[in-house]
Amino acid sequence: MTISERINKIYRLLYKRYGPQGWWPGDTQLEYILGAILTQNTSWKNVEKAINNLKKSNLISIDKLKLLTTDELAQLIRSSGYYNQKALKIKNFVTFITENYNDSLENMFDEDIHVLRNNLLNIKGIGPETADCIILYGGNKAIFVIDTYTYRVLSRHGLVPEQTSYNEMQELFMDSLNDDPQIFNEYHALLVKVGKEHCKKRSPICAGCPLEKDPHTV
DNA sequence: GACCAGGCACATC
DNA sequence: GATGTGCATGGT
Repeated sequence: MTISERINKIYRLLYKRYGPQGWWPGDTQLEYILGAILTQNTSWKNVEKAINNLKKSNLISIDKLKLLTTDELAQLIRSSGYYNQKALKIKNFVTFITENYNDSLENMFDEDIHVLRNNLLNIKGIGPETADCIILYGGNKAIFVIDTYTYRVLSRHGLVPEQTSYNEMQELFMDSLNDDPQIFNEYHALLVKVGKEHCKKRSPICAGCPLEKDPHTV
């Protein structure tokens, strides 16, 4: 079986086992984007509280976020951890969209996907995973998101060497799968799901993992 | 109390 | 280019 066939087979196994994951949680494009920043190295539970705080005060809008000071924003998102840094990151994003896209998410997502990705990566605080989450979940455009679970699950099952780079990993998925944002969305979510259940940091043993049996044939 | 969570920037070698 | 560190709350 080729590596691409294995990538496709793993998707089918995970989908069969876990079903649709309903990602990305949220109601609006801007909410997805804020979630993408807030969830950096942070559990979604802690992010939800921060987003709910913003929602309660009706602040999920570019205009409202512009009016907040960084310190005010930081206090509202406290529960998500790294709150001073994340407040700056959100402010940086708001400045970015004001200066480049006239405050319009629609304008931003009309941009060529590769140009947009590069532009996002130039914002201080937006790295490859966050940029790709913004494009995939916020813009519903076909780019594959790699995260810590993707590395762990694939390397532990012997599909890639541990030192594989983000871009290499992303190419592997994108070369193997149909160019479909819905599949990319679901696959990323499924990898997080199986990672949380069976591929934790401290437990190299994959008991009960749907990919457990004969890892070299999955 | 230690460890971990849907990363990233920056310093140093 | 690899490796180490700060950022920080909340759950197990």
